[in-house]
Amino acid sequence: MSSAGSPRVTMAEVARRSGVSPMTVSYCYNQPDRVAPDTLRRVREVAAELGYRGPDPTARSLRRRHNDAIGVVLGEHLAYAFEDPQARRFLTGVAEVCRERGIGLNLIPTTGEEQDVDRVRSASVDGYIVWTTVDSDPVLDVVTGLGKPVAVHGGPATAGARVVGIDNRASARELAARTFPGARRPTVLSFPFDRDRRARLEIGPDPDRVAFPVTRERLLGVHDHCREAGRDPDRLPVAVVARNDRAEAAAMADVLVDSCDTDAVVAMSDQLAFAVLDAARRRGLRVPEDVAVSGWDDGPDARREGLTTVTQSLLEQGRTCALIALGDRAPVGAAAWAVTVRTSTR
Amino acid sequence: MSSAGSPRVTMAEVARRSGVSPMTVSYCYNQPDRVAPDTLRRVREVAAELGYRGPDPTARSLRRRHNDAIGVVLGEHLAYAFEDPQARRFLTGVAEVCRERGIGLNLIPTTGEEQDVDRVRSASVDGYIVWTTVDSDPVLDVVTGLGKPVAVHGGPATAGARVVGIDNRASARELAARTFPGARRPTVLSFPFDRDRRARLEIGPDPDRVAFPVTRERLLGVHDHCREAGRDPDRLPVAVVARNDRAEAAAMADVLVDSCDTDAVVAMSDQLAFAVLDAARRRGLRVPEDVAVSGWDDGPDARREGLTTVTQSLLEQGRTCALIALGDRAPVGAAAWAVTVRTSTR
DNA sequence: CGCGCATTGTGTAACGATACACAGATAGGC
DNA sequence: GCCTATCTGTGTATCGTTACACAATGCGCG
Repeated sequence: MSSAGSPRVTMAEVARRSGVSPMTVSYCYNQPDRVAPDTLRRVREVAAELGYRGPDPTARSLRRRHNDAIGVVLGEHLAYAFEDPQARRFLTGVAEVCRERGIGLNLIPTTGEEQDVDRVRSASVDGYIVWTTVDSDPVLDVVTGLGKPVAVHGGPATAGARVVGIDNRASARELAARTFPGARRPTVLSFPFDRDRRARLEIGPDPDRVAFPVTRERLLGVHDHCREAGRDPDRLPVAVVARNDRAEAAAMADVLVDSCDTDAVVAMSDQLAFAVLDAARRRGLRVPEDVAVSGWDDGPDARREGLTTVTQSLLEQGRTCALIALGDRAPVGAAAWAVTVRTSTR
Repeated sequence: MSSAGSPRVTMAEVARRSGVSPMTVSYCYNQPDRVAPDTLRRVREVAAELGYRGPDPTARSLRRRHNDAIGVVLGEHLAYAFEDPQARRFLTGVAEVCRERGIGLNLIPTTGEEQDVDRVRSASVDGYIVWTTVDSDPVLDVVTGLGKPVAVHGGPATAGARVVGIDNRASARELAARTFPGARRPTVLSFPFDRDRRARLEIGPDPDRVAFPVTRERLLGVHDHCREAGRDPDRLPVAVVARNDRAEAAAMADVLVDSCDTDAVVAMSDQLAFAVLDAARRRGLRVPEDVAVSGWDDGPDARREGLTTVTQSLLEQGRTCALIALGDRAPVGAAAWAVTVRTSTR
């Protein structure tokens, strides 16, 4: 029963009360087989009687020098991680590995504030995963400076960290090559360029001004195709959304279809592509005859909606990142991808 | 620059090399204002030179006796938390509070295995949130036995834990009262009854056999209405789904519409209700004229689809749970809810 | 000149546990 | 009966930091 508010029950206390050394109590919890059955039983009794709650995780971590947990640094409010379908797939992969290995998962949202650094540094984890962030994010230096293994998903390339992801530029080039041919007015529906997520329409924006590596590479890939096809990338309309969300993207999809009179859209995710599909349907346009649309990720909805898209496994990439954060030393090549062509007939 | 692989740089080391006591170095990191500017500068230089990475979070936690983190125990694979819309709203609320207070969020999936207990116990957190679980879940005893604040969402009532959630029974009663009147064959589309998530159809199942409190209460509420309306609850068909997922529920929705020839369905979530809507549409049935359908949660899609549903804020409930887990002592009443009536005309 | 007070630094003692090496006891083999 | 092997238990030394109380210093001021 115990009670006594203040003096927390400790292993030493249990040891004293059961007439054994602290080490023996420790063994009772960590290697019960090493302890004589009688002793084990008695220690357990005393522990129960005293209300001892088992070894303190923090003290144990200090002594053992590992935390059995990995941290996932998100460059966004945490809500984002739960809303964005890609982030969810990725985190699911991370979580799978965590379960298999019996370790914890620590979510660390960062929003560009001063205190982010402290939150990241003070997380009790053995390794970090950084989810897509901008170039030269100060948090990246903090994380890599901690001397723990770090996996960065979607770049940027960082000293002291392994980068996981597909070849975005190559996939963009190929996707554009599937989407743009024959089009009068090809356009792009893009993720935000930088932390300042403002929805807007730009004509021929310079990819070098894009702070998110994934977005930049995809834009570069589209440019690659344009040049090969004799189109001027500097006249390419690019609509930028504030968030990777089907509903949120509706306004910019409307702009592309109405103001730009587009007939071919490369969207940077399935969600954004769906927004274009929605806009097209509302206007009675046929896909792909009147408007060709394509995206990235090949999530479950992509199949249902018959969307041409870049197939990749965010789940698998999440698993890879988790392994890296756990200190796995096996080399990691670029993740697999392929353009999956479908004919939206719906 | 430093390097030296093994001997980790410690605060004491920095102290020695800069000719001050460890305490002074500690102050440099925790209360820089308390240290003379010159000293501060010099210590920082030495630290940088040695490659000292700042106070070790684990050691600090041990000494300070708090971890600046809360744990969320999920009675499911972690993937679930990212896929289930309700869980996501809830976790978003939890995450909001975490950000505001600058603390970490630890996700702890449990799947009924032996090792769950260890994972829960070994998490370095200051408090716990338990997401909807079954009655007498052993993990509940473990969590409440840790002497840290515990919030349980959706029951069951547990000694040593505060329960957060709406009055499911009352809301179910009222929702049934909106949905069933005039129906020839009212039915229920239900969450799983217990951990063994088997999709199936039952006729008049006994609510007392349902292990999940939320599900049980809702079923009881429907029974309440039936009795008041002179219907025999023991003849009420209840279709049970394996997962709270629109697509997953399709099969059971078909069963209700086809085999049961239902014309009024109370579904336990918007997702399940949508599955019924889908089934009805495919058969050309009008809603609500031919089939009345209602659900719970009032998520964004519910409005779009014109679904009658129980409005509640899982986000707000998540926030409340987080506050409790952080040791907030303010009393918590039952969460707010209301039946929102809409006319599905789509 | 002496007193009070603010500023800055230090020593000591935990926080709660475990790694490691070794000591006694018991048992078995020949 | 001796030697080795196995089983149990113990002592010591950290793991890296911070709380607390106090010491030293310097300065303003009556």
